[in-house]
Amino acid sequence: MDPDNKKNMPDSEIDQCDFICVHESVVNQVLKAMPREQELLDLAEFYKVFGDATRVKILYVLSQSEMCVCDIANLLQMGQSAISHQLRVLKQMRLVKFRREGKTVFYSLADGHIETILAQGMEHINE
Amino acid sequence: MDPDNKKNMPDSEIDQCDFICVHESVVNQVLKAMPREQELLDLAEFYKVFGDATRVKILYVLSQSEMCVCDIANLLQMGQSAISHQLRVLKQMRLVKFRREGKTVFYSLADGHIETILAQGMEHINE
DNA sequence: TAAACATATGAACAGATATTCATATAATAA
DNA sequence: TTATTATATGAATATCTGTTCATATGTTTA
Repeated sequence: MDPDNKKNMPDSEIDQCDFICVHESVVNQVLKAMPREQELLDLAEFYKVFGDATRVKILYVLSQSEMCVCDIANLLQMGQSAISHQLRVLKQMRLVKFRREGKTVFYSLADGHIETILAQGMEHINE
Repeated sequence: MDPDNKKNMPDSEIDQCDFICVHESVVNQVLKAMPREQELLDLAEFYKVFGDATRVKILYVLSQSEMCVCDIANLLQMGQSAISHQLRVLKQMRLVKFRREGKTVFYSLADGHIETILAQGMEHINE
């Protein structure tokens, strides 16, 4: 039976590409080894946080020292509100933690792992 | 002289947060250690590519086997055009390479480094 | 040559996202 | 208490981004 002949295939297997060019054995093998859908969605969400210049800069400055919102805003020359919104994103993804001291809130990296990830990315773009 | 008194500061140092809460010594120190602006922009662009579920899935399937566009489309149950567009993004960021064999174009990961990055991300979201 | 096929690509559209503005909340000082 | 200050947040807006659709390109086969 010719796997490249769609006339012989049940409707359920007809799809986007009309299955004409599909290399079945490879596809089936890879399908089995794929992580769960949710895991892949989470992974993309995770990297999406790093995929913004403002957030990357925040992570970088926090990798050097804990810092309050206003310090970060001044360092990056951006509005306090913008920074605060982004810190919320970073907080939700558990990339930063914070402590309150009077009126001031000090943010810092949640763990050292994050610097490793930044370094790994830097390594790749400088190759 | 009180660094927190903006009345004594030149206009050039007045900014978003009115410099009232800035911890100068920390800020200045961090400023020196910051990577160049362009490097940070590039880093964000790099991670942005990983920050999309479709692209992450493509990278994952390619980590298992080289594959043609149509195979990928079928595996992910998406249109050929969508996959082709995303492969272009991955190609531009040098995350995938390709070879032509007749009408078919086979894509594969540009280097092993990419699997490391995916694994690192997976590690972090499963902690 | 013409037909079939795999892939690429431009345009359009819908949905997501980052910043700004105005304002709310929380803590301190007067 | 009121005023001041640091931060947080909802709404609005402008921009960006991913998919679809239609079609173009490049290759093979008849």
